[in-house]
Amino acid sequence: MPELPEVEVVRRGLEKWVSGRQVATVQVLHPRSVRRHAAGGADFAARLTGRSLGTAHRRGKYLWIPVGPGLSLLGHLGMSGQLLVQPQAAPDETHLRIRVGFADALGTELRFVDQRTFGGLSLEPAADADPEATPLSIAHIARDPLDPLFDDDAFHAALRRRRTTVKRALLDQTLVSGVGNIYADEALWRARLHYDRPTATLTRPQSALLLASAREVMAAALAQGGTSFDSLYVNVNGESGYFSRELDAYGREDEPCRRCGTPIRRAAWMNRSSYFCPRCQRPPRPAG
DNA sequence: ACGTTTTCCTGAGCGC
DNA sequence: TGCGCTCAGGAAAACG
Repeated sequence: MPELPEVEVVRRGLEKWVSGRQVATVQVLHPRSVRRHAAGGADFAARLTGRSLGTAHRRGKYLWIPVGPGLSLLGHLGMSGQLLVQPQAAPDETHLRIRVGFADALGTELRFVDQRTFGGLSLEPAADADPEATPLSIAHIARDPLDPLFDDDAFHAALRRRRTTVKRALLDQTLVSGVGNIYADEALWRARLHYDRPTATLTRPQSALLLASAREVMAAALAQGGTSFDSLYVNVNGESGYFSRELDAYGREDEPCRRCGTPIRRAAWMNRSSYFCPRCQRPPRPAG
């Protein structure tokens, strides 16, 4: 389940292995993987062919590579997407969706592999003439906590204004990007906040602690090459990260809290799960 | 206008 | 052995 640290690992891999190369061939093997490209798979392939790939960028969980004036190749890994740099001779992966071949003699190609097809690639116009500009279609995605331009004060003000709960807010990519279910639970555990805490009641120190916690856990995961529970998240070389062994809350149902020893609990939450320590993270008092 | 719910997808794991 | 069920969840669309 790629979140910010995992996507950043992939961005670095793209930067190293495909930036600067010229696209020679594009094969779209599954239409759903280009569904964000409104003009369709054939148009996607035709317009990407011949382009030179620029510097790899990331905002939250989105990746993009400028491919010309005002145009970028945008990608999202969704739940199970992988961007792999493979030898051309390597056998096709079962869920290979898009193949990009290059005009050089390096012998490798870029592959988008995605079991559940929640992710995808598309070509998107940029917000302005700046070749590095953010694609228009992700202009609504907030900066992420590791972005130097992230505005902590504005984040706190937005939390106070919203009538929602803190985990919903963490997962709302228009408030803060890059945080998914894993790092939301980890940040809340570190900040000792219950997932159902109304954001309007958060004090400034609490929202500051929450942000600091998110930054710490994501930076630590990045240093380990990302989190992986299975083979679904890998870097561009197909390798998994090692952070999962250091998670404090996510996936640790019935295991002792590393702070107080109380068994971690799993609660059904929005058709998914929230992991928390019932002692360190007390539920808010019911309203009314 | 804003907050909430639904929707998309496939494979692993499990009980029977 | 195989069937049906549940679970994993990002983010946009649909809904209220």
